[in-house]
Amino acid sequence: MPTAERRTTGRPPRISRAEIVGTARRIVAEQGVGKLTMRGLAREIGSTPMALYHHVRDKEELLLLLLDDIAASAPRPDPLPADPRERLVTVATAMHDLLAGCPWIVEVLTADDLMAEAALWYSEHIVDAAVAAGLGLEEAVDAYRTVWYYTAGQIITTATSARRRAQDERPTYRDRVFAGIDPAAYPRLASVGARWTELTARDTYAEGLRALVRGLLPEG
Amino acid sequence: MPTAERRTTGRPPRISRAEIVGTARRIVAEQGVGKLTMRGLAREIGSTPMALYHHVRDKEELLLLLLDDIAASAPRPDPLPADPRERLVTVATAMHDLLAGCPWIVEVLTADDLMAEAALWYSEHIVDAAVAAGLGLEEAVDAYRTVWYYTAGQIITTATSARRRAQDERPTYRDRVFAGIDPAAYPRLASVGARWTELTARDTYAEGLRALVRGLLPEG
DNA sequence: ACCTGAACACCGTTCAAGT
DNA sequence: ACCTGAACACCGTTCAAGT
Repeated sequence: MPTAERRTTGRPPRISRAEIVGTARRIVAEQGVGKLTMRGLAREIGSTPMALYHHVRDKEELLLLLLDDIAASAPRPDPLPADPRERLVTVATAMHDLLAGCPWIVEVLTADDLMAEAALWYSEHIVDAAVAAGLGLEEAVDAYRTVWYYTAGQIITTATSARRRAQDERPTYRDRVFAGIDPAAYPRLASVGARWTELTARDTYAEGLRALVRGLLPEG
Repeated sequence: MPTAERRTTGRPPRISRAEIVGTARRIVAEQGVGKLTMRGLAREIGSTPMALYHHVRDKEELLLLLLDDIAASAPRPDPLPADPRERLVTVATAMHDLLAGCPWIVEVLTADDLMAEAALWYSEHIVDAAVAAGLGLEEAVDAYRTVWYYTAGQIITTATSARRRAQDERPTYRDRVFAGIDPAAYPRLASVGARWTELTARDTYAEGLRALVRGLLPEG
């Protein structure tokens, strides 16, 4: 790895990978991923867009480095509960909390199942808890994926909802649709009516997770 | 609604909302949402970008119209199973299949919980099945959301994975991370090893959904 | 080895004007 | 009422050159 070696020739670097990642992290925290552009980042650092490409392959690699940085600095529950079901719930909740603070990670990196090095901790302990609860290794991997899907979907849905609620004054498309529901065609939705928005604004991650664990792991 | 009225004055329209949505749908089907641009769409129709803005407020509204169009033309399982659990599984699977064909919908519209008019059918029947299985109305809405999170997460994760597998030759970041796992730190993941990629490539939506239903709905 | 300026090939959207 | 051309304010990335 060249960045770890001591360079003996050539021009001394003016900016570093660490500085790039650190500044990117600050921008994302302050203004959201949408505002993270190579041009803006370079401006912030006091350099040019092209200088960045000398330290980072492309924007995607930068986001991956960012994920690793964030996951590495996130607090991890310790000690973990001895009971496997409780352990799974605790670790999944920690993963959820980490992601809730930076939902863009899910949008950007779903393909890698949160597989940055620093994020392996979560996968390891969820798979381990599933095995401890009596599942085979392959079943445990499937259980992990199910928990991941649920978590990713929750993060992405509530993040987008919150963003819209915050910036948009006009009623959402959903509100308009709900206002015009035909009770004959959709009786259940009509009976929920205006309460839908209020009901779906609550955070029910924990309850859903427990239901998932009940269905996924054999009875203790 | 102005589009339904018969116009008696002014210049006759050369392009229509229906033509815009239809062409957009074809572009998305053939080349993916990433290739759907207002400029490209106008070119395809043989018009100018600005003509589109006369029929559609902005790109987001266009995507919403597209979702409605697609949901309206999707096949719906009929008749539905009488057993509530089976009914929930059947409807959720139909929703999943619809989305699997156009994963961009999830990425774009998660905030509205698939709340286009034509998509209400799925919500209605999932909530109804949950009530029929013994849940209260509010609990049933929560159950619907849990199923939605799981479904959205599955679609988004596998869609992105598939896209990368298709276009990218070099090993994924995940593969590189897995190759360097420390068995002392992460014994479970190390013992899964190279099988991870193979295991996570399988479609386990159905199994996960059944586990979710087991945990969500009271025993029959 | 590291950084720069200029350019390429794009975006969504607004403005002012034409028919 | 509907459409147009030109422009604004951006993107990520490549290329060729400078130090």
